[in-house]
Amino acid sequence: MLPQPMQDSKQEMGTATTAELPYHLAPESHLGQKHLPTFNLSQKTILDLLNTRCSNSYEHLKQVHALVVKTGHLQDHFVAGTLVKCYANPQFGSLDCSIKVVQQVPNPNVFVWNSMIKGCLDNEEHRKALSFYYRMVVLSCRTNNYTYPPLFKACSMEQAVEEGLQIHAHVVKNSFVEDGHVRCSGIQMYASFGRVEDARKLLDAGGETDVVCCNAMIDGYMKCGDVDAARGFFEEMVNKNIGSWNAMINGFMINGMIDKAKDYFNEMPEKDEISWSVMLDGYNRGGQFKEALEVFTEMQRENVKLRKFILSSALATCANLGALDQGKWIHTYIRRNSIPLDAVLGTSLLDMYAKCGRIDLAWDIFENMKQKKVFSWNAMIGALAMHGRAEDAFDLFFQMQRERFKPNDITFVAILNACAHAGLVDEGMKYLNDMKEVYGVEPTVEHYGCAVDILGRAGLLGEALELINSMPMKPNAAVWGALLGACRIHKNIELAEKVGRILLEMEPENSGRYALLSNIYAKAGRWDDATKIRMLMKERGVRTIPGRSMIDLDGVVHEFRIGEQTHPQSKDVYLMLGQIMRRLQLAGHVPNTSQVLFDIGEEEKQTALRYHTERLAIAFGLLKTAPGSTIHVTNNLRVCEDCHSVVKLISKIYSRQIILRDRVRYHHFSDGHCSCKDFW
DNA sequence: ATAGGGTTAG
Repeated sequence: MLPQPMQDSKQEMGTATTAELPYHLAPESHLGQKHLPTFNLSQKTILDLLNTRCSNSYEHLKQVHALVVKTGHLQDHFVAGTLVKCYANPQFGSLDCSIKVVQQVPNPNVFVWNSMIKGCLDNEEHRKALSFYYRMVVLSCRTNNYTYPPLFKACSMEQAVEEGLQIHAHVVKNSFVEDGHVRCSGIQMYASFGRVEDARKLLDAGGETDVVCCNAMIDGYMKCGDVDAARGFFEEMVNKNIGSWNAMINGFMINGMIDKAKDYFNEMPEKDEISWSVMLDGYNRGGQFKEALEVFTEMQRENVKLRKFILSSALATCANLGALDQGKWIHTYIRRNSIPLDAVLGTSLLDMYAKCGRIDLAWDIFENMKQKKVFSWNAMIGALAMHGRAEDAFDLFFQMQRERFKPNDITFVAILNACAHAGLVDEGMKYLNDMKEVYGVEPTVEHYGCAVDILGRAGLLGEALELINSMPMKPNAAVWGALLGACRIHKNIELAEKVGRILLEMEPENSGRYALLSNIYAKAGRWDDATKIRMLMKERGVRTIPGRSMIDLDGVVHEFRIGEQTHPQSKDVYLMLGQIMRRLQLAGHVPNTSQVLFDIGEEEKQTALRYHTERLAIAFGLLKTAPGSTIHVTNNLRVCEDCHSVVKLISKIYSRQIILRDRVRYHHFSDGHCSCKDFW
């Protein structure tokens, strides 16, 4: 239903009272002073001032507003509407002032109302947008085609189906369906409701076909998951433009059809910045980071302009690959081209350095960033947590508050992770409690998952279970997974069996759960049970995630996959690894094969080549880098105990610093020790 | 006259 008439306008308009308003908005300066002005200013001058000076400066805006009131121009609807628009600039956070202006304008016309509605939308006040429309209608102000796109958008955002249908009815009644913009936003709205058929009807109501509306229709089909309809529609389109192709490619990507996206990308007659960006982000989202990096490299060959969003995506790619050299190249590019390091780009950069193991450089970036946002602090705190530097993470957490940034839910995930990786039980429990009591941030299931992790790792399995049973929401698979991991560390078979059963029920398609449970049985010598789990997995047709390790040398990412010898120098690598293992044996290292033997899905592979890939990457690093230099390796799974002890020994015997990133944290190996203190 | 650089990305 459309909003009801407003009983109490103050309540509907927000909570601003007269006392809080800027001086010039106080009722004394109300218009109706027709004997003014004391001096004259043309409408054009005022509009010029509003449109230029006032777009960046709230101070100027207040001054011009005062001038408008003094000179009586507030009765000029054009001036009033523009004033409304200026106050609605989301940078200023002064939508209340826009509202106040509208209240002071006698008989606002369509332009004033439209500006007000659009302003609400820009400030994400969707309900207010709808209520102003309602008010406009009851005051019998005529609407026009500019009125409706923001309203459709508001209904999408609020998923307000009833209101959307009514607004659509008004549009039809007033014959605004002929306006492409109106139709386009309506199509988007219906698609957001999941009602593609209604979207299609609206499109067809438009008469002659408008490319932009058709592109919105493709997007609508894709967002509703109807790939075939999108494809059929696209094929029948006579006037395709780049946007049509881009909508298809993006649609394939969001529906997980990466190969199809690639086909269309290769086939399209002309590409623009968006085409490249869609491919890069699609690969990133699909976890195909090597392919993403290839796209980025090709963009450079094709001389596509590298804007900040592309660079930010490419930095995320590098972060995921551990591709430090590529990341550094981007950093240099940013500096050479004087691209401003805003909060988004700066945070991407620091995240890249942190995830490539260079927490020192990440720190440099963070300290020198001119513009920081909450997510910048979160990224830095999270980075310190991953590197096991809990104390530094806490320091930063307090510093952010001194600088008036309010910690949010993500901040607390980072803080709890810091506690988990450093084994700080009391601190962790205190933060879990304080986040609600002191900071007013409601803990989510993710926070409880971290807390279970903290307790479980410390061996407090009973407490962890108690927390799961007493948490205010239903535990998800991640929560049980944390407990199962703890069962492995502390060898609690009975609990592991119970938790494992719950998990295999909740996530029958997650291979990691089977692997973990099977390994727990194997380690306890219960081979039959371990085998049973593996059989169960096979029966259910669950596919494993193959282990992969990557090492970045001179800007080239080398990848090693489990059981494969696809790397061109793989022969040398295996020879080198054989040498290494012999040297370790001489140094007294006895391999522990329990986990290696029972890595699920690998037993079909050639048995002689079953080294975990982190060892292959490290062997390659030893082969290819100068003595004494640091080796950075990235792995997509968690490092096993045996590899962990092997890498410790390698760091000692070969006198190398090795920084190994696994799926959730970093291990800095040096002189036979690891920064995680064998706690991970 | 005035207001949407409509669609596809971040």
